[in-house]
Order: sequence, then C-alpha cells, then structure tokens
Amino acid sequence: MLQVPFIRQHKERVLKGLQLRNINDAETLISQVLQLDEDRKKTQGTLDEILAESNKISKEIGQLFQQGETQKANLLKEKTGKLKEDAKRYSDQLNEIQEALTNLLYQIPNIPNKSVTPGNSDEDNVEIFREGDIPVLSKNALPHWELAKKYDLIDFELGVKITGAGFPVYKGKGAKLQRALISYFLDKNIEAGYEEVQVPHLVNEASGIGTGSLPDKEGQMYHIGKDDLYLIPTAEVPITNLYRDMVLKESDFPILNTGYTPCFRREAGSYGAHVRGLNRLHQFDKVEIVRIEHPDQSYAALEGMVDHIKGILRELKLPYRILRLCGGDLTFASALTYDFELFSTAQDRWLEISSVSNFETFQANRLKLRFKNAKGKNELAHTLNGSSLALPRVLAGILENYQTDAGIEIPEVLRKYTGFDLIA
RNA sequence: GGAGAAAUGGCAGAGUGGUCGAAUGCGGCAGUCUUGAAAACUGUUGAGGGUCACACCUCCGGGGGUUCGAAUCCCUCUUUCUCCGCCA
Repeated sequence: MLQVPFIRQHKERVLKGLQLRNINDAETLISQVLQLDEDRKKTQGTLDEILAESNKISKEIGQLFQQGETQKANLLKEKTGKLKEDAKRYSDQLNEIQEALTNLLYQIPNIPNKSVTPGNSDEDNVEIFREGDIPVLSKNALPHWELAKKYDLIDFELGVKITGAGFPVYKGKGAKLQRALISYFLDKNIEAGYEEVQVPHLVNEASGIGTGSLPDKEGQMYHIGKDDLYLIPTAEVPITNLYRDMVLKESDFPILNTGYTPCFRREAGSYGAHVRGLNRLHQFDKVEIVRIEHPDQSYAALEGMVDHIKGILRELKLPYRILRLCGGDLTFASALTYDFELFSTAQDRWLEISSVSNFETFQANRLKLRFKNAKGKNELAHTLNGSSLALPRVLAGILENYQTDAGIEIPEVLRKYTGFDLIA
C-alpha cells in the first residue's frame, strides 16, 4: 500500500505509474485519496480539540474532588455531556473517513520502477536474457503428461478421485524426482546464504493483507470459513509475514530466507489445453526465497536473486529466458518483476517457472516492517521475493527436454538426490 | 476438550479509578574519566497522528462498555502459562 504523504509529494509520478499499469481512472482515484486525507486531518483536528477540552475538565474535576469541593465538581460535570456527544460524533466520522481511505488505498497497486515499459499483457513483456541450448528431440517426443503416464510418474485421474482436477498424485520415481528437486533447490539457496524456514501453510487475514494478497487476490485463495484461515498461494505470504510489525536494526540487513511449501490456488475459470498436465494446478510445490533489505540495497539484491536463479537453471542445463514484466502484467504489489521461463521442447512453448520481484515499501507499509535508520528514525524496509523454483513446470521441463529413446535422463546435479540416473 | 492464572515500553518488572505515556533494573545512545577499552558517574532513550516548530490528540494484547476521568472496574475475543484429558 502506498503512503499518503508519498502520493501527495509525488502525485505526478504516482499518476504516471498507474497509467503505466493501465489504470484508467487514476486521476479520480488519487484526488479522492488526497481529499479524504484532507478530511481526515480536519476531522481529527476538531476531534483533538474536543478531547483536549474534555481532558482539561476531567483534570479540574479531579482536583476539585481532592480539595473536597464536591459541589463545584458536580457543576463542572454537567459541562461534559455535550463534549462527549461531539467527541462521539467526530470520532465516528473519523472512523468512516479512515475506512474509506484505507479501502481506496487497498485498490491502488504499487508504482512501477523506472525501467518498467508500457504494455497490456504478457505479450508486451521484454525479453532481457536467454541462455541454454534447446534440445533436438526425436519425432516421437511426448508432452510431459504423456510421459508421466508412460512411466507411471504422475496420476492425474487418481487426484481427481480423491480431491478434484488440479491435484495430481506423484508416484514412484516421479515423487522421488520432485523431492530431489526440492532438496536441490533448498540446498542451493542455503549455500547462497538463505536461511531455511518451515512455515505454516495456513495464514490469517492479517498476513494476507500484509503481503498484498488480500483483498486483491481474495478470489484466488482457498478460504477456510470455519476458522477464517487462508491456504497459502505462495510461501511468500507466511515468510514475509514473519517480519510483520517489526522494527529492525540496520545491522539486521540483509535478511535472507528460503522455504519449501505447497501452494494452493483456486485458478477459477482456467480450463483447456493450455493448462493441461502440470501446467496449471490447484496445488503445487514451490521453493521460495524472500529478502528483507535496506532501501539502498534492494535493487542490487534483486539482481543478485536473478543471478542466483540463473545459476540453478544453468546447472540443470535447461533452456530459459528472462522477461522484464511490462506495466500491464506487473503484479499488484510489485515495482519490478523478472519472470523466468523455461522452454519446453515437446510442448513448443515457454513455461513460467519463477517470478522475482522487488516490492520496495509497498508490503512493508502494510506489514509495518521498519528499521531504525542512521538518523534514529523509523523507516520502511524493502521486501523482495522470488521462486527458486516452482516445481511442476520444472518437472515438466525436465521430463520433456531430457527424454530420449532409452527413457528420461536425470540431470547430473540431481542424481545424488534421486539415486537413479534414468527413468525407463 | 475441562479447571485455574496471566498479557504493561527492546527486555525484565512495578503500578487496582484522578498531572501515569507509565516507577525501577537491564539493554541502547551521548558525555565525563582513560593512550584505548572496561568499570564508575551524568544525561538521554517507545510508537503513530498533527504542527514551520510548539501546543495538542491517540496507543498499557484486540474489540466493546461503565465513568467527568480507565493501564487500573465490567463484558467479549485472542494469545500464553500451570494442572487434567486426548493424541502424530
């Protein structure tokens, strides 16, 4: 969530940023925010005066009682009735204004970084890097859902039986390969300095709001009504919320965490061929990296995260590219996002496997995640996160790109985790 | 799930209706002393709103109530601890 003083001071920049995101009524939205904030100040000013007066009288009454001047005190008491009424009225009004203001601010996404280019959809994203050889496969190469069936690695129908579509069952070497990937990713992250955490898979509303997942992605998350908890759509939510309501020291930076969790997404209305197999699921596994950074360091950190993920894909010998998301495709809370996509030869298409973002202070403002700066003032920290990596599509990419007539080869770096080097 | 106790500033811990935003200790910061450090001593040290700056307002787990006045009383929720029960 943006800070109102920021909006006031950088109105033009905010408007430009929102336009870059194709928000058409930005002007109205912003002027409403500023107007409401003015109303807020005015109302609070009035309320404060009333409260000050009422506090003064209360003190006087207290003194009179102590001096035994009961009669005078009782006289003074009568004056407070109107003040109380007024205070109640203005306080109610203030609450209304504040609620309206908050609701408005919840609707405003983050302001894109300078480097973000205009665009309407994923087609306008800018490819900034590409690496890895695209393997030449034999004529009878199969997509991963066929391979999964052929080698009995994943059973989609069984998942439908016990839960529903989008909840696959991994079996045998399929399950082992997935577990190998999780261990490998975690180990790589730990090696790079990230501390592993295991976090709850259900979060409360405050956590959802903290990362900007709520109310923006309400419909995307599974909600458990009975206990008012949400299944996490990504480990970003619980891990980032570890630092909610904190005032850090400058020496605490940087904070690096990694964690493996399943992720749950409702993905309402997505059906059809392009979401076949592992391409889009309701439950999938992901290893996440999260960083809490000093504002001066956050963009360097973002580049560091990109390099780190590059290193993993390089080791896995998978062909991939990096996109810088355009204004229209940027997620709600992000200022700058790089997507990693790996090329699936058998499907002849790019699959998104990681998204690395700098949220600057957008989440920190909601999280009340601050640090004491050199001047001793509390300042919002920057939060970042990235997938390293999302499992299903990496698994799909490995199955598809590593298939040979003899079977599916296991990437070299994974063999110590799988204990086998071929799925045949 | 049942019974009881508790929740106060970075931490520990006083405070049971009237200058309490809150004693005291520890920690942090600044200074004196020292070649430097430690110790000792002195001062300082919560957050948010508001203001050019003051003033002023709000916050003692969350929400609501009683009262002229609430950290203190009442209701409610949450969390923690102890005992019992159940249990991977």
